[in-house]
Amino acid sequence: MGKTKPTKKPRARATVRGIAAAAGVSIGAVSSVLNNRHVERRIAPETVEKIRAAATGLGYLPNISAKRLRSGGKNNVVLALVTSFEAPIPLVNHFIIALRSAMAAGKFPHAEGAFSVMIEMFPAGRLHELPGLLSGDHFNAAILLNTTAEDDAFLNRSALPYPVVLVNRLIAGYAAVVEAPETGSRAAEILIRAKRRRLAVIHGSPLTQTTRARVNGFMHRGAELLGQPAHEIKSATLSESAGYEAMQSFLKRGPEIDGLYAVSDALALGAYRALKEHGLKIPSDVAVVGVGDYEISPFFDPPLTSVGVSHQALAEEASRLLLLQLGGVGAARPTVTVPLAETLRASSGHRLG
Amino acid sequence: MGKTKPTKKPRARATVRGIAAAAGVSIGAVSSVLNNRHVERRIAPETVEKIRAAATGLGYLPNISAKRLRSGGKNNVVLALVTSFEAPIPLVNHFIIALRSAMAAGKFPHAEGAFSVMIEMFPAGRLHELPGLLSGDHFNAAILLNTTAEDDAFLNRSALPYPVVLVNRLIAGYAAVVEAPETGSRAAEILIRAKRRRLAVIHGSPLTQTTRARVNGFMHRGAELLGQPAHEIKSATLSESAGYEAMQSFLKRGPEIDGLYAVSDALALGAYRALKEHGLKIPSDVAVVGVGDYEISPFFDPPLTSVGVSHQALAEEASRLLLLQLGGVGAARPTVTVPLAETLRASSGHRLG
DNA sequence: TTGATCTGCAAAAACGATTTAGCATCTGAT
DNA sequence: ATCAGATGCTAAATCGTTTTTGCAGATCAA
Repeated sequence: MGKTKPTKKPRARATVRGIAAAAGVSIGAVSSVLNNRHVERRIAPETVEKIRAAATGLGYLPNISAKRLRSGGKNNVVLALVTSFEAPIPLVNHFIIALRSAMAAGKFPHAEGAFSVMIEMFPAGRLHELPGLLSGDHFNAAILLNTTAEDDAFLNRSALPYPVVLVNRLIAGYAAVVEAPETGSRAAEILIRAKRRRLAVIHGSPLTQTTRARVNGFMHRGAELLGQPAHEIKSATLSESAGYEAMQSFLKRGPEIDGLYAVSDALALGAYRALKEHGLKIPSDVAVVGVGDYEISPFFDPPLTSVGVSHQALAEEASRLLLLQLGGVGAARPTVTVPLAETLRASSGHRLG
Repeated sequence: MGKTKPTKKPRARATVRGIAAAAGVSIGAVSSVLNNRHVERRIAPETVEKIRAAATGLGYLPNISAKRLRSGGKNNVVLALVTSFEAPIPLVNHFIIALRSAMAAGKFPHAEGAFSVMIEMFPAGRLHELPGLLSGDHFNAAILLNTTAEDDAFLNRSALPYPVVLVNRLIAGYAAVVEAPETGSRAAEILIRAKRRRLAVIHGSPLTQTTRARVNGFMHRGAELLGQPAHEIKSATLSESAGYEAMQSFLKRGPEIDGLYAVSDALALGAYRALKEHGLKIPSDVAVVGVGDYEISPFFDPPLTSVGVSHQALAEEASRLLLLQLGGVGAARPTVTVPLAETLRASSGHRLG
């Protein structure tokens, strides 16, 4: 009291200027002390103490933007991975690695291999509230994952002022990486080649663009080849336990099936458990096909056959597209379809190894 | 040619200034156009075109630090998750979520809920080369994961100029979150309570601080209670397939065991497969205990018993410590031990559900 | 012809930090 | 008493942006 102005904002963030005022020194002296340069800069020990006391007293946190701006040079390209909180996150890792690898491999000349990756998360449906998204002052480019229908609608009516790549969503005006559309139909074909006739598909709700396409493709192709519709098993969420419960209650209701398509490996894992508990053998009683979105699906018991795109391929392609746009081919907003990988394992009766 | 100076640096990054020079206008005009404010700012259409052409021609990328600095205000607290490339990454997700949740929950008053999370990755053993690590101009605080012994040595002799929390490493001068030390001994006890007498432990190499503690604890307690040493099965890496191969070659060598401790769930999954292929039933022939570091261990076949700390608890505690230090309790560098959670499932013969 | 209004842009201030150059004052040697 | 060097700090420049203010010249009305 006394020196401090009475009408100060309640909690303005402390800056070097504030510390300088509090300690009665210049901001240059403050900076020298806070960066431990006080020896070379010949700041007196008592002054050092005064400044340190003021800094901790004010709860000083340096402004990183200012530091980076001033210390100039490199590493100022900022890439963001934007995903919803509720999303199945494992995918995110692949993108981090892919981005880092792509940059490390020198695929983007501008940054000289130096850049940062940020993770931004938003509550599903509230992408539009993400700070920096519209102003473009948080990152130079972004990969968008796991958006909901509302988010997609928002994107559709906004133009983001930096390069963006969408994953598994198609929205006019944006570059995108999507899985091949025939995922579902191929799953049906695999089961039918394995002589299965009474098919079912298990999926979460609500259906995203991608999972809807999988389900539709499967139903269509199944009906086409078999002349009868497949069962549809709706799981409350995409978790293993929800898959387990959905499968269990389906089996209790009685319909007999001999082929199952799970639109995610989590659901497949839950279904495995329900099937086994019902005394059904995989694949002899029921063959199962998943999508390969778990790394460990080869270690399922039995190992899971899958048809889908690898997360790694998806991530690498997205990174490539992002850097391509960053690199200046400004107008190009390509849509890349990642080809399917079909991995036949024991769960569909194809290999016993 | 003609206007451009001949002795320009090969590839200085384009700035608004450069664009302004190239287009023959002021930097204010450039900024207005690049931010699509040219209508309100009354920039002539031809000028707009000139500026846009210059910008794309020079491959302009805005400097995010400068933008954020200027647009001032909030969201300038930057938190980093620093991990090695080679690490088992799934852990990282928990930290992202935990950090975001802790901040969202208002546990850190300084940032008013606004902040960024960056992911920094380094090649194992080369933490010291990470840009911004020593200068402190990339983030305000960091959580360090998956460091190697060399990295730890580096940390030991350096003082980082911002709050840091180490995960599962103890280094003087740093706050840390570690798992309870009795992880390994508890695993031994569980197996012995299940009447197992011929124990083995499977682990990767090289051993980290944490896994070494697990192995040692297991060996000690096992020898103590049984009067005979447990077998040690060394896997080349921490992957499922490495675990599978290590287990397989162990079983081929002939030693019979009835209890197995896997220091990671990935190894447990690989071991499951090898055991089953050898016709050994889990748990009747061999009981297995893991550590619960896979979300899906309840869906192993049979569900995996585990004793360890949850990633979520680890991540939440680390976030808490980080924000605590950020909040100003400057000198405190606490070490927090996260208590064990013991989950008994069928793999140790405890529950059949 | 003369203000008044509009157009189109330039100049300068500001964001928060670091570093360089330089200015006093003090100390010690001659 | 004087000068050289050390000591301890301040002032100013700078990083790359955005926004505000203002100034010329053109257009229009009277």
